[in-house]
Amino acid sequence: MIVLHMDMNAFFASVEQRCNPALRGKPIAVIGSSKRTVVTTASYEARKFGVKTGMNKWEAKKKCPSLIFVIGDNRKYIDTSVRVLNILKDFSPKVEAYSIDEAFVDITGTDLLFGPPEEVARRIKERIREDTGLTCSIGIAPNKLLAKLASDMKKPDGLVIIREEDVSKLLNDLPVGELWGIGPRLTEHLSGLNVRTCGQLAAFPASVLRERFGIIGERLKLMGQGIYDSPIVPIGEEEAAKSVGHSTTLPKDIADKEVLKRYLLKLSEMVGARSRAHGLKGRKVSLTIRYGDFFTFTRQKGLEQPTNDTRVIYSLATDILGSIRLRSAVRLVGVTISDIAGGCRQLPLFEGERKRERLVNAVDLVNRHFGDFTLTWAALFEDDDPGPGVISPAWRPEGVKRVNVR
DNA sequence: TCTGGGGTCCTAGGACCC
DNA sequence: TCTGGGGTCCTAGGACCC
Repeated sequence: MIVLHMDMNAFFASVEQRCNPALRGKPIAVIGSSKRTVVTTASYEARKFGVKTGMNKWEAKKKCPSLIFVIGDNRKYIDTSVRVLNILKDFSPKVEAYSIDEAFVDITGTDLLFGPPEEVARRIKERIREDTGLTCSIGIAPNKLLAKLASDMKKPDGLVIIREEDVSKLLNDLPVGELWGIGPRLTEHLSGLNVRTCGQLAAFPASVLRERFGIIGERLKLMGQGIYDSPIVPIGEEEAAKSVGHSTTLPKDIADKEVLKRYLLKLSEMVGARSRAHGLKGRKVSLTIRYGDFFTFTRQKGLEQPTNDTRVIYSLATDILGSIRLRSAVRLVGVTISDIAGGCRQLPLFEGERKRERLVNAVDLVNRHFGDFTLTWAALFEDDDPGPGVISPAWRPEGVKRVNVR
């Protein structure tokens, strides 16, 4: 198998710089519109100063006093993402939309049409640059793990190929935390076992890994060897979502349950509307609470019949809230439905409304893992002070209607 | 004017059953 | 006057990802 991984460079920031020439070459940070927002993407100019994703505005400005904040516009990113995916589809039918700015492409056997892998990559980069004005990094390797590693090795505008015969040499001294799926906690635990590089991981006794890390442990050793067999899931063949949720960080911490309920109503409606649009119903409703000190927990309640009815979701969410003795003011609330009825996905609402249908598909497409662009949804109810009974639609899709998904 | 939002998968521990 | 012991279902939390 030959896997190509494409990663758009500083995606949101680059889109903004392309749209507004005044921002080009400048340190910018794309943020949300809500009060307690963070940096979603920093331009390369801003990264030089140490501005990173996840920083709050205050912190970012301290790192880079000349930093320009730009409130993100998700329609632009979705539109651009769909265009990039369509380019990739010209090179292979097997394109996995991993996130809004990343995709895997199975280019096994495409050499007769497009030449060797590096030629395919070169042509893809050229097409993306022509069509969107943006650069991306591409990695090519025998599997998704290594392709992702390769695309990470040169940014921006990189092209790295990892060949089968170079794998062990490349991985030998690579820190385990560089691998996709090995985060800070696993890195720490492995370090406790004196395992710091992929080479050490590859040589470590499988039985110990299995004992210490469970099912993950079995895969770890293989990952250290560069072995990884998870398949590319082409667009349209993804499984239905297993949960649908929305959460929001409140403009300020709130202890009053009646005020919190108004947020729950909006969140419930957002969850309900989106579930209905996708034809999904869940048998469980969970409430997430985060206190001012960031202690976060969830409580859930089950249902006899799966639902996507706003009133039912809201009713359960408030029941749960009623059963909690709040120890301090709340920073974040969230509502999620899960245990989604498998196999009996209904036809979506809005059937017959072709545009709407296409839109939902388009969003689904790039939204496989949902992700960053829900900032807009949160922003929608940020601006109007939550009044009782005011239900706003989860999303108004004006402007994306012309997106053509092949 | 400190720290967003949306997902997936795995596991520990308790309830309950035979 | 201690102790079974599987199996399943459920809840909550944690690690990881973009």
